[in-house]
Amino acid sequence: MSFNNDLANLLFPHISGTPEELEQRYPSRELKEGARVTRFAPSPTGYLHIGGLFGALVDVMTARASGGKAYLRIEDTDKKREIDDGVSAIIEGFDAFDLHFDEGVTGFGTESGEYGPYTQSLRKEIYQTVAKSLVEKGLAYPCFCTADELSALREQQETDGALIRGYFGKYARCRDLSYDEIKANIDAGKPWVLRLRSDGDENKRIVFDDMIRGKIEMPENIIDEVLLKSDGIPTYHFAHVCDDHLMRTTHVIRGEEWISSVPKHIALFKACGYKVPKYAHTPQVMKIDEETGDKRKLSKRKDPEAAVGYFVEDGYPSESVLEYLMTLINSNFEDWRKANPKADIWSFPFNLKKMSASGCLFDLVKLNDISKNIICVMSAEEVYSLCVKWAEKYDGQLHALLTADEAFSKGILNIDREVPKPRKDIAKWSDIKDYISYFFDELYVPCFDLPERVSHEDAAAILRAYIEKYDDADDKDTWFAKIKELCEPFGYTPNVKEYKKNPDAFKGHVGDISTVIRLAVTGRTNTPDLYEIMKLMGREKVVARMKKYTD
RNA sequence: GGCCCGGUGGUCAAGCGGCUAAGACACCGCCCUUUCACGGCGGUAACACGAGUUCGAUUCUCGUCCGGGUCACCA
Repeated sequence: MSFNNDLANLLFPHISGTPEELEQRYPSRELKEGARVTRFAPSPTGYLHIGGLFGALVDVMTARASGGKAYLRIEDTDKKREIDDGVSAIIEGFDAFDLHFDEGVTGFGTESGEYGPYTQSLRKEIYQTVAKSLVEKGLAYPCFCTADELSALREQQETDGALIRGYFGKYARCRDLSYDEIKANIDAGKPWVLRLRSDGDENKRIVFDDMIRGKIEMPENIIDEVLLKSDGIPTYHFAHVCDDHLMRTTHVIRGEEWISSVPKHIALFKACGYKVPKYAHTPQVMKIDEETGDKRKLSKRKDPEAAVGYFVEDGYPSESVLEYLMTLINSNFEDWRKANPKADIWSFPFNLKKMSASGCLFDLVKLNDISKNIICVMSAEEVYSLCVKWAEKYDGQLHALLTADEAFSKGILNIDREVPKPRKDIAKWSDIKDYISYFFDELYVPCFDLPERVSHEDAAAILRAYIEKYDDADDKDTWFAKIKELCEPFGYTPNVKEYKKNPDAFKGHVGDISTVIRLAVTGRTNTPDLYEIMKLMGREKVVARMKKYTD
């Protein structure tokens, strides 16, 4: 008994707090029955990953749908991998998608909430308080093994053919050091880590219920896992247990790469006397590798679209990305959206159990489709302001074009918009430059690829005749009537049905005539309503463009 | 290698012992249409494989194969 206490004081002379005090400082949350508390806990090692957004969405959705709380915790216990503005990168990533947590870290050095600090490097004393109590209970001990000794041990296990690898049993050389040996090591200034004194039995199995995968059964943990590194900072495992208990997390939602350490975590929760939270291990977001054709995890290094910034740079509206992610996250989201086209995404009745357990491919084509659907119901005003905001940062030329004549730009964006069946040409703001380019002489590119049924001579003649007739004051019916009048003199028919019935009797139909005009005016065969386009451009520009073809 | 997770059309996916195996995206065709779109209608296309349990397996069990994860003083 006194061995444990003496050891605890030797190891943690400066720690005077107790776990009981921590319990009082971080009391149970007063939330309604069934409310779930979740957390997103990234390491500040780089930009926000699309998988991170995915996970955070699950966290926030889970909390919202249950009337609970989702918080953001920064896991900065590895200073080697940390980058300087890591926290800002994460916060900015979430801001770009309007994803907000109820509490936790809100920026570099700022946070809100009653369960902080929410940055692990600021919680050293908390971890050590718990650690000390573990030593007092004989459940943890210092280990003085060096990195070399540890790798020698690994090699030994390799040659032994040991089925279980790690620091345990007979391999755990520091497990039963005497007080005097430990004291001598410490006095000698030898670095040490704190290890769990595992009481696990390799022949026993533990079962836990994963919210997404159901029952998972695994061998009990027997490894004397490192709790505190030699700098006194906890490992992920120990920090997870202390933090999620003290922050009163009810549901630990994290990537599936953590499944295999659950036995370790359960052992730790029990050692600390804490209730084990519910676990939900999410599937990974994958992609098809262009070189091998195989499905693989999206990689931060190899895939630009792994970074959340890729989507903001490309100009996807934030809700498009969120909406797409939701289709991956919850199988019935699309049905819900169909039934509730205007509902706020956060009112979706999210259910963890409806989540697929298998990894999914990120499908840009589908994202585009969803995004087009979202943008096509926006007002011209909205599209304009969102696009201008985007262009200001990412496309100076587009920005200049758009803002030079605001009314003109909005007019362009309003064609075939705010109507019952709007066009779906735009998936992202970066599409807009091309979409509007022909309105501007500096971007307009003439195209002389005439429709198959129209010869160059005919095209020139048609346009010459049309220039004579064209009056920009015409209403749409008159405008179209004039195009139809052009048909017969040139051997075309104004009636498409007639043409289809008897294609040999005509050179073509009114569609061909329209195409010639469209091509001359815009340089392309695919545009929104031509009447509106010509009206916006004005007679002068329209005629000038057509004249390029009449020579 | 040990342990673990996953495997329904090209993609995302419903399904939870009995169905002609939903739906969405993509693709193809038709219709609508002055073009392109939009929209409508229709089509191609799937339960990895092998045993078992069962009257009956996509659904349950086992094995095989394939993909993934994990075995650090990284998270």
